[in-house]
Amino acid sequence: MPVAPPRPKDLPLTALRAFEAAARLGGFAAAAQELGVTPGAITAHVKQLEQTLGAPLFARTPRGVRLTPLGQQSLPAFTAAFDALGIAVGDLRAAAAPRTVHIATLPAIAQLWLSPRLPALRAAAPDITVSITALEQPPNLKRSPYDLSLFFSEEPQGRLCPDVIFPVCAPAFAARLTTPHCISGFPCLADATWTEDWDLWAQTLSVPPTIPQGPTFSLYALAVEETVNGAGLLIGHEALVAGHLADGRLVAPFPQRLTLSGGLRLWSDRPLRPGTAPRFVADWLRRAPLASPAPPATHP
Amino acid sequence: MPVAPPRPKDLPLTALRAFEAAARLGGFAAAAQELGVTPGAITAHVKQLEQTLGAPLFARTPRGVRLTPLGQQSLPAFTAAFDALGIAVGDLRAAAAPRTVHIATLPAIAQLWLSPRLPALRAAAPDITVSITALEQPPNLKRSPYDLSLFFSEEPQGRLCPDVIFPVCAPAFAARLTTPHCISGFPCLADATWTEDWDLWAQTLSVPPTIPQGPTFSLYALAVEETVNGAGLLIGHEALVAGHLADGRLVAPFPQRLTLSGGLRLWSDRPLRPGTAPRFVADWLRRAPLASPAPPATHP
DNA sequence: TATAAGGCTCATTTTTTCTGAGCCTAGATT
DNA sequence: AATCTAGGCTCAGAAAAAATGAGCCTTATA
Repeated sequence: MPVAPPRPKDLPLTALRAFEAAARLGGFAAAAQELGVTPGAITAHVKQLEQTLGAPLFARTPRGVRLTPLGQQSLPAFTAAFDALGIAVGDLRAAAAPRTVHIATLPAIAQLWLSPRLPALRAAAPDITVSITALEQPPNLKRSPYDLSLFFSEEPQGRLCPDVIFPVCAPAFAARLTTPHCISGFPCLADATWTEDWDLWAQTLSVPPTIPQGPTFSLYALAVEETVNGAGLLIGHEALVAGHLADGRLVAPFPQRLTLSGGLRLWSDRPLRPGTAPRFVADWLRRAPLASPAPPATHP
Repeated sequence: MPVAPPRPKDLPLTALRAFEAAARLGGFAAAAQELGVTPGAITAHVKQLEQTLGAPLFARTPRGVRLTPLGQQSLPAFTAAFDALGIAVGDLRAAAAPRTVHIATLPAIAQLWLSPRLPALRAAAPDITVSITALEQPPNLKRSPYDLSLFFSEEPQGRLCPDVIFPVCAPAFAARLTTPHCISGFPCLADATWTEDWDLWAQTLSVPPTIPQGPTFSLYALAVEETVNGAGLLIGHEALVAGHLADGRLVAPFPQRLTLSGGLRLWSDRPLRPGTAPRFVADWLRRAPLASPAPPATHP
């Protein structure tokens, strides 16, 4: 008989976080995505929670889950608490490393938009460390360790530039592309996640050309590189190919351009107080100096 | 090259909780106590946190730790967030099992004060499930899964009765104890955690008797039982031996009684809304009906 | 000078958490 | 009607995190 019996464990924090995410996002799969685990892990956490509580938090349907009244009524408090925790963590991080800025962005943006601007940013503020994390999805900034997010978004708040798409190709190809209908004879490169681009652009023409199915790339930057190397036509996003257009590695053979409803957006969910490093970086990126383009690539 | 690189892990919740407890309580040992782990675990958590932050949260001194300014400035937000979380958990528990009441108390109180009252409580409210957890220390109610705490405490708020101590013994002994000075000839039983009791009581006499060092018990209820069985004299706490005195299994051989500054206290850190089970149980226990004492023990 | 308090270290063990592969159900699609 | 497909569930095994325990270190206090 132990004198100090193992204290009844309090509810495990991880399980609570899983519940909160699942409840807020309306599904285990979505919660798993946000927390960076597999759905099975969420299932297990929620089940454990329900077990110790002795009451179900979700009603399972074959098409997903729905909160029970019990879950519904307790969600707001948990969301608020975890938000507060996330903000506290963010503040702590900021206080511990005041001259470091963490940016979350798409891999394509990281390589094609952000990276070219970094040397000048470093020159402008040598004491600031910029750390970049490439993510496929914008993170929940209240919960993640990022100061700034840089993604394409419909939300106009914080937009840097609109998202304009049009075909681009290596200069050598341009002569053979007199009208959009010449396209059908060329490979049409596209990004694996932006599969609509070609069709959207084609619809803007009075006589939409047939777009042949070309190779798709999971890394947009790779598609750009292939295009530079003459692999075919790429449907370009202006913000991401501006550098290549400016220094002549790519050209836009047709005048037709389509402005999408979204745009490149830089934002933060935490206040950017003047004088702080994240504020400086955000301001600096907004002024968007794609300074001194690299000299045109020399092909020996 | 994985397309979805393992996302940079956010700060681990457990480590944050360890930091918060250590910071709030002013030491790793205290935090370990509150969280029910060993101090080494706290050390590891805090170190991990400091590692990922790249800055120290505590200044180590040979006599303990002191918060750095960084730690100091971030503590309040964490305390608030974890409090909010604890309250959310409490509300969730309450909502999930509305007719269950969890009481935290000392083992001695559980056995000698609470247990005798439970049959009548069950009779009064058959639908309420009372669960009792014996702890050596009052828990932090904002964080622990208890509805009510029942401990000896200096705090007058919620006091049920004062803490009065005096020697007790089996009836057979009483005849041989005419004055307190007879005590020296008997074993003086005491609780392992209430070692002062005999001395405190002795000091109240004009001529303090010598108290021989008797056996100590880590379970007060065991000491009481031994006393009933004639093992010697026990320094009794009125609240805990009242039942035994009432039915004659124990007697108080001397009139001198010492009222300590503390008292038996029943409290909750969460609001006890009228109509809820915890409120009912608290109210009922306050009325303190030590109903129908057990019939005097029959020794065949 | 001894002791006690409070932390640290580190190898080991225990517990928790996560994965992966396959299964199940019910709308949607064909 | 057959067949997707989305979303969850299950379960065994693997991986990661957390905790222990025993010994060490440092200083204030007795």
